[in-house]
Amino acid sequence: MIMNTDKINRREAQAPRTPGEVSRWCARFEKECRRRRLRVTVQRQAVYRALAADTTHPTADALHAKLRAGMTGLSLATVYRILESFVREGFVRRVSSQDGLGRFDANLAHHQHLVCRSCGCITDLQEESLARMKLPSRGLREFAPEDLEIRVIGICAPCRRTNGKRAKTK
Amino acid sequence: MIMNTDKINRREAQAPRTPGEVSRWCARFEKECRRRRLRVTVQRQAVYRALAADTTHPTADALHAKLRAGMTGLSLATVYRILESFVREGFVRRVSSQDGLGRFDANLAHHQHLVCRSCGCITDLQEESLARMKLPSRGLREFAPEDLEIRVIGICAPCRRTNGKRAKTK
DNA sequence: GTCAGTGCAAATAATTTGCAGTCTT
DNA sequence: AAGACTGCAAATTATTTGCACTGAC
Repeated sequence: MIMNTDKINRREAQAPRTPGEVSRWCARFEKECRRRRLRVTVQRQAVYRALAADTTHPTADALHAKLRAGMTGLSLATVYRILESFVREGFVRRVSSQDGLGRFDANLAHHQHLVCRSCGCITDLQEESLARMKLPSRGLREFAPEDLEIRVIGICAPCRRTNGKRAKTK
Repeated sequence: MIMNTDKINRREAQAPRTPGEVSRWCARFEKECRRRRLRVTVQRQAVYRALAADTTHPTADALHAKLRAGMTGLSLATVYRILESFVREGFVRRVSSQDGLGRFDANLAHHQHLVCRSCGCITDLQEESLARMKLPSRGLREFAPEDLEIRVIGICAPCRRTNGKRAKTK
């Protein structure tokens, strides 16, 4: 049996969230929706679960592609609308990207990112030394600081293997 | 005489590069182009100078709008092409943004950014305590780290004044 | 039943590309 | 003169919106 080793490599490079953790997050999401009188629709649940299970910080399009297989006629416009409302409601975070694509993250815990400058993929990093860093208080010129975003730029494992030929991750 | 105070505030919030510094950068840019046999066209020079003089990390569109006034028929497509080549040639850096727009920076010195989560504007920050931070060596999972990008997320002065009504800076 | 949420298609917005003509080297 | 660079218009790609309809509460 022939398999796409490239895909395998890419999957291995990113530790997936455990099923148990995903379920817990989904339960918390649903409970919080109910508490706040936000509608719990199959689409919203599906998008949240897909994003919670995905540690690659996918684009709206990538989520849509993955979900479309399982449910009939989920539209891309809806995925965009849902993601936007999730950000507004504080369930997920929009992460900034070099490649100009909107990428999302259901992991609200404080963490850092590894950003590949070749393919644009973003993976999580949990580093105490970086997490300890404090907000600056000088040179802010009336800017009100709220959060520190730390990103390590470099080359991801798949891209290193394909030697810069960018293993595309959307 | 009535003036747009909003615009003034925005300009004040960002210390501009000094004319002398801009000229020096432009000279260095041109010299390096010649050395590397890269074409020195009026368009490339104009785009580089505009970006060097601009500390707001403008989008291709913003640069085009600013330049179009001074020269006849500079096309937006050319601005995009030039910016892309500058990034490739290492003259400017593409900075990541939350708003999904391509933004550029001619300042190659190591520095941090203040990113407004309301309007998306990006301004420079020079903070020793942040600059001292070292690349992590743990938890990288075969990722080859090259650089650390530190961004302070918050609300910029103009947006604070307009109280979240987002003082749009393109 | 009410109204927010959704699908579909059409509209925008951002960026890229093909091609013929122009300018740098 | 050769070939890279540019302008313009058309093509793509990403995201948003209008509207009629459906489903959660």
